[in-house]
Amino acid sequence: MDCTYSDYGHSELSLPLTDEEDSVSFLTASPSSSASTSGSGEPLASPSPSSNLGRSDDPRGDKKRKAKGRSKGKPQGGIHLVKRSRRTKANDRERNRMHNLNSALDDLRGVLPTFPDDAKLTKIETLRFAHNYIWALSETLRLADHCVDGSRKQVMLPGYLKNIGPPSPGSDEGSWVTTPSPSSATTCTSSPASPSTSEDYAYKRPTDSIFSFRTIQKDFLNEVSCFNDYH
DNA sequence: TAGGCCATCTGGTCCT
DNA sequence: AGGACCAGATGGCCTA
Repeated sequence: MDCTYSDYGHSELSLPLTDEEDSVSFLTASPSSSASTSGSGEPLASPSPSSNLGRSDDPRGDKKRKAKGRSKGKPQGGIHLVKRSRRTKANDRERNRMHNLNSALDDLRGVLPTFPDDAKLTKIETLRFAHNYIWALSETLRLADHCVDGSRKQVMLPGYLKNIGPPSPGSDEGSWVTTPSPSSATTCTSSPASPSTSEDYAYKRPTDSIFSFRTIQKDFLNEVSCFNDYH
């Protein structure tokens, strides 16, 4: 609209800061980030109470974030305090919304089987991994269904499916790369994120592990087999 | 240093 | 009218 704030990342900041802007969090920075500003010397305000910058749970280290708004190049002018206040509140809501989204992503990371020393999954990795993981579990159940005499009520779920958690390091020798063909998956093939080639089944960290659910599937089938032998 | 990932700001759009 | 959602823009941090 007509109220565009200058690009905080540039020195062309011409908008006089109001008291509100001085104290409210549309500019944010951690206390130690002042030495790493862009050099524009723009004023930095403290994060709002809802802000979560410099979180200690950031595995990439205590990244010092300094929020930088964008400019659409619209003409700058005086900003009405009402609009300024509205914008600030909207920013807080948006920040909170994104924090909730990230929290949900963290919850999702928590139920995905990864090695403890693995680097934290990125957002896109988390989503793709979860997608593949669900597919693998579904496939495991489907195969188990075929192996148990059609009698599902007798199937005893193994512990790793009752309580999903990271497998012990070194216990997994398989690879998603060799998982069954996509044609056996009935629900994931239409999604853009669905694996479309055998290689897409692999969850690969850039530098380290490939985690496989083949072992889980194999163990599961072994248990089913033992169960049938026993009875 | 380039590229990836991320947090934040921002304006537009849709919904209640 | 105000909030939720979205996508674009921007710049910081980190790694190869």
